[in-house]
Amino acid sequence: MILEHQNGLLLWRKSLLGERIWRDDLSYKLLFSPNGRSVYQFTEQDMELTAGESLLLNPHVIHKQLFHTSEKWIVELSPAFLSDVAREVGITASDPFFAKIVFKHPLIHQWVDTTRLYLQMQTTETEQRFWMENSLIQLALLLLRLVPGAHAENWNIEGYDPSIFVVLDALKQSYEQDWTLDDMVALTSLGKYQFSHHFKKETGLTPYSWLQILRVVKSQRLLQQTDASILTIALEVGFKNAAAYHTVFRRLYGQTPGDFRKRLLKT
DNA sequence: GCGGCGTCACTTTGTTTCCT
DNA sequence: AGGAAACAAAGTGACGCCGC
Repeated sequence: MILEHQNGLLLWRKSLLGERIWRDDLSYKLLFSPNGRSVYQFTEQDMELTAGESLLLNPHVIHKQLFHTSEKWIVELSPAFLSDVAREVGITASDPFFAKIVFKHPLIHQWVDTTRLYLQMQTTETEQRFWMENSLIQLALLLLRLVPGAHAENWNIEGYDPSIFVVLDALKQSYEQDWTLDDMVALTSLGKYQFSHHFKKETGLTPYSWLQILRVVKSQRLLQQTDASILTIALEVGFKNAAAYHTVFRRLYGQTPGDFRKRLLKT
C-alpha cells in the first residue's frame, strides 16, 4: 500500500523482495521493521533492523535494501515539511540532521500500529488524506523529540521502561562523567547481563553507545556556539581524547566534528 | 616551527553468544 | 539467571598533514 501526500509518502508492504537499485532520496526516510528483519546496504557498511527497530535517514543518504523477512514500513517526509514543523514548535532553528543509528522507541511502534489499524478500515480517499496530513505531523514531532542523536536540548527519554528510564535520566544529567557498565547497573535492581540485554531490547542500543550518542549530541551545541577547540569540546562532554570523539562522531554523522562545524558556519 | 585536526595500530573494556 | 569465552567497539599514544 502506498499513500502519497505533499508532505511525504507512506509505504507499507508485505512482499519479501529486496531491491537491486541504489536510492538517493530527496526526503527524510524512516525505515521500520515491525516484526521481521531487514538489511540495508550503505556505501560504508550494512545495517540490520530486527523486530521493532527503526532507522531514520537524512536526505541524500545513498542506500539499497538487500532484503526483509516480513512486513516493512517506509515513511518519507519532505525536508521542507520537517524543517517547518521543527521551526514552528521551536525544536530546532536549523534543518534537522539525524544520526545514522538503529533504535527503538515504544511511541514510534505505537504510531505504526495505530496507522496500520486505521488503514485497514474502509475509508474514503478524503478521510485518508486527512489522516495522512495529521499522521505525518504526529510522526514528525515524535521523530524530532525522540530519535536518539537528533537534537541536543530537546531529546526526550520518557516512554521507556522505568528500570531503563532511571539510567537514561542519570546519563542525561551527568554524561560528562566516567561511566562504566557497573555504575549503570547499580542504579537498577537488575544483574549486569540482564541489564545489558534489557537495555538493548528496550532502546535498540547498548548502554555505552547510548552514552556516546548523548555526548556527541551535547557536543554539537558547543561546536555551534563556541570557538573552543575540538579537543576541548571532546574532553568537556566526557571523551578521554579527541581520537575517540572523532571516531564516534564520524560513525554517527558520516563527518568529522570539524566538518560539522564548517557546515554550520556556512548555513 | 607550532598548534589543531584527523588517522592508525595497539590495548583495554564492553557486548554478545553459548553453555550450564 | 548467570558465568566464560569470543567478538566488537572504544580508548590511547604516536604521528602525519595543513594552515598560519
